[in-house]
Amino acid sequence: MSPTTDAIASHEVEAAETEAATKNLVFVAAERLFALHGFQNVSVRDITAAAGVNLASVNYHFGSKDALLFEIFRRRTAELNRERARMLHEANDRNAGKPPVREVLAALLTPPLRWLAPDHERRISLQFLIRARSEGTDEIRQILKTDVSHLRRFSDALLAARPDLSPEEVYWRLHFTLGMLHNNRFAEFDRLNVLSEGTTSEGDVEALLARMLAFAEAGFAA
Amino acid sequence: MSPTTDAIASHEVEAAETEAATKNLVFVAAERLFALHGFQNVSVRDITAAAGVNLASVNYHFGSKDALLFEIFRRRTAELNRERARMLHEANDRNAGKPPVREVLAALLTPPLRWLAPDHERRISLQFLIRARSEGTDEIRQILKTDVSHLRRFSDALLAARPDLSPEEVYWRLHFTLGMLHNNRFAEFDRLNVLSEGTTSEGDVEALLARMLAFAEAGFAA
DNA sequence: GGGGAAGTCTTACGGGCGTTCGAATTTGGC
DNA sequence: GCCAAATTCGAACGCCCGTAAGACTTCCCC
Repeated sequence: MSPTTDAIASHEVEAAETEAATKNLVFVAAERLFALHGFQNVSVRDITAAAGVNLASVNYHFGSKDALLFEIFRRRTAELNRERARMLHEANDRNAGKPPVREVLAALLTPPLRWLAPDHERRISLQFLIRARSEGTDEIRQILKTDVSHLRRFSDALLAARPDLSPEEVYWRLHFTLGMLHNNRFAEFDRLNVLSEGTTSEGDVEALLARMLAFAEAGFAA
Repeated sequence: MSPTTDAIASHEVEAAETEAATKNLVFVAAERLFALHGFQNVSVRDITAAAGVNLASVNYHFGSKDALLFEIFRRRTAELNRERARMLHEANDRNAGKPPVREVLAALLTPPLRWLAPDHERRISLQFLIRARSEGTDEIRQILKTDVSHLRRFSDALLAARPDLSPEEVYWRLHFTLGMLHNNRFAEFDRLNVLSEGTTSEGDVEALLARMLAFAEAGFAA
């Protein structure tokens, strides 16, 4: 709230992110807690305590706990989809509008996997999004189910790249690929680390991305 | 409880499943509701109402709501793992103890995918198990994380089938395959149906199994 | 520097939750 | 047919939750 009066640090008045400080504290704390423990297991009191703000803040700034969850979901989904769309667009430019399977898959998988990096600013956001997919409110689930416009850009690109396959087959293979992606929860990494006795390290996301792309591309080439 | 006094229908005294009738009603109703709506979204009152029994039944027969969830999880996991272990055993017998990748993956994926069939008795159980993996209690999550003995039989078989690959690579590919499997929730099918405008039908589980096996095998062959 | 808006704080309400208790009922062995 | 154990039942307890109300404080513009 003060930056507008602070002439020196005027560059801080960037984005629309710089809203009421309290609102942002709530947003960040809630995203983190939801991502780590799940929506239902985190109370409004947990959030406001972690954010160091008053209990009433959630309802004042967001309207309700559900609306808070939805706003986090909306903002992060838009961010992620923007990055993906940009990569797909670049792939189109590089390939005269007909990118090969590998480049389409790269546009789909690279942004979320980059978010997974240990020092990435959006590391926790990706966990949030993966969780919201299965544990979100009815509203979120409805949107995931019906709003497929973003995903359609990728399925169309894949259909164009593999006109020899039946559309049904392409859709299933995309489904499989998304399954691989959505399996990247912390808990699953823990399990994998136990199974492999520590030989797998999810910290190297570039290597993970390469592995996953190779696996998915081979699946599509089958 | 009557079957023991009912001489004629003595064949009904099979398994240990035939416990107190009320206990079974609760078990079945809870499994269904948990699978459809999630653990946190289903109250003890919902369960007992659906089962047509008294509210106190859950605590009387199972101790607590958490313990009920755990018992369902334990029983269904054991069932599924038994079927998988049997198939892996058969694959070992057919191949002198060194089954190829495809047969190992088939042993891993076939039982759960068979459960997915629209008329299969365990259709709802699989949805329950997939959900419990991410929405379960701390106890369940702890077991999933630390008890990898069952899964190790499969990773060992895969390591033996592909000694040319680094173990790390094999573990990751198994992780990807499991991701594909765990993505088979009703909600994801719905989404896929919308995206493909109805051309995909998850009702034909044999076709789905074939597709998934082909995809995963190709991923392993990469 | 005054006034209206925006934000923050304390407090509490109403409700749903898992669980428990004691009484009532049913069951099974003799 | 009786008695003790097992089960079912209705009712309530205590807790935590999301949300709202109202007083108070801070901010911003004129």
